[in-house]
Amino acid sequence: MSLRYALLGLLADSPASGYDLTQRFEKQLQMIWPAKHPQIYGELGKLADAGLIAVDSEGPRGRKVYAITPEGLAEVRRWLTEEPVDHTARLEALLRSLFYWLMDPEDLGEHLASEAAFYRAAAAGFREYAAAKDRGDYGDAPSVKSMRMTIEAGIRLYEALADWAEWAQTVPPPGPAAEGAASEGSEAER
Amino acid sequence: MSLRYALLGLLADSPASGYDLTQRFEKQLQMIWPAKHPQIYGELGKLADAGLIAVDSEGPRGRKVYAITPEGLAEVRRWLTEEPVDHTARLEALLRSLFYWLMDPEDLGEHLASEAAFYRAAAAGFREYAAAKDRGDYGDAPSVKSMRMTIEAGIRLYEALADWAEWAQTVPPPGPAAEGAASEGSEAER
DNA sequence: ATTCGACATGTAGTTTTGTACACGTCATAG
DNA sequence: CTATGACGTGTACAAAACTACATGTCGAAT
Repeated sequence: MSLRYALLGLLADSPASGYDLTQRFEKQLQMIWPAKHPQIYGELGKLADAGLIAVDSEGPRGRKVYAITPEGLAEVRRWLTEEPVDHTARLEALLRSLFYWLMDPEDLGEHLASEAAFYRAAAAGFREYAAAKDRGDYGDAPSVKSMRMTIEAGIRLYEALADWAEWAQTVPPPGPAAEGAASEGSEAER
Repeated sequence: MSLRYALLGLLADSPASGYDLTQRFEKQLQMIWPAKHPQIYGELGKLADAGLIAVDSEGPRGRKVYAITPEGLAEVRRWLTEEPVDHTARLEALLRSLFYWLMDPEDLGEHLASEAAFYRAAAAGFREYAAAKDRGDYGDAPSVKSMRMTIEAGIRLYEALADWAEWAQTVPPPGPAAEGAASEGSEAER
């Protein structure tokens, strides 16, 4: 359901085509809310049917630029203030960490190092983006300020994860060598 | 696809029924990988058909306790070492933050305060859990040590988010009152 | 005795998300 | 002039995930 509001929110800033929006999802949003073009085009159609957005102009290759309607703007605002935040996250990386005990300590060490590097690099990317915004490269429209906040969250989140992955590497592996598997002589070995 | 491995990983630790697993997802995993019972029962069926798990024993109310097979154990391990980590996250809270500029500054202040409180409380919950583990309340099996690492990630993640929400409250709202809406005189107002 | 709540598993139907396929346009570099 | 790559929109199909419904058992308290 959130894609609907994501689209509405983006269109509240400025009109855009399905293609434009797809680019934004790929380049800027994939870290917090991934979406592929078939879903985007589909949702734009529904939004238009519902009168929350409307075709603003048509361009060259069948390009259709959508603009938000007053009803659509009211609807995003309603969402922002009235709908409770869904706090469920889906983090495969953390799910995996539950099962680290099944890994060979050496493999785990490598894994954690590459995870740390990944998160650190992601944080650096966000940081750069933030610096550009702070330099004023993108102007100082309200929507730019909001994005700066989102980026700040990204920086903090990925730094936290990087710190965690580094900390995890310092946790000593099981002392008596890398023993077998699921709880010694378990049901799996029958 | 990850649910499959989540189940396999949990069963690698100890045999369990669909009901048991559902409880674990509700109580411990909903923050990092939510799953409801229909999905779990369905996946258990497929896993059993594939020979990765097997019914270990049957209990009172049609209860079926599954245990992982050697093939299943090999499969989780393969996943852990060979499959690349999917780093995409889906965080509605951050998606919303992109659109904060559409909110009334007062509503936003309230929102951020409640977000901060939520994250702080979540972090505290994880911290408590971690303390219990460190006290040895859950023994010191390898799987418990892994879970301790996951919890550590939870603590760091939610503290980071709480810090962010507090920081965001200090960012000054647009100076010249709370003006209109989408970029002055925008397309939406036509 | 009976009722209530936890235990326990499943199906049906829908929504959401993703992959693959399919088609056509415009600009530009060779 | 023609091939390539970015532009641009869409459909078909499959997989994943959620809601609601359906059914029945067992233990404990009233």
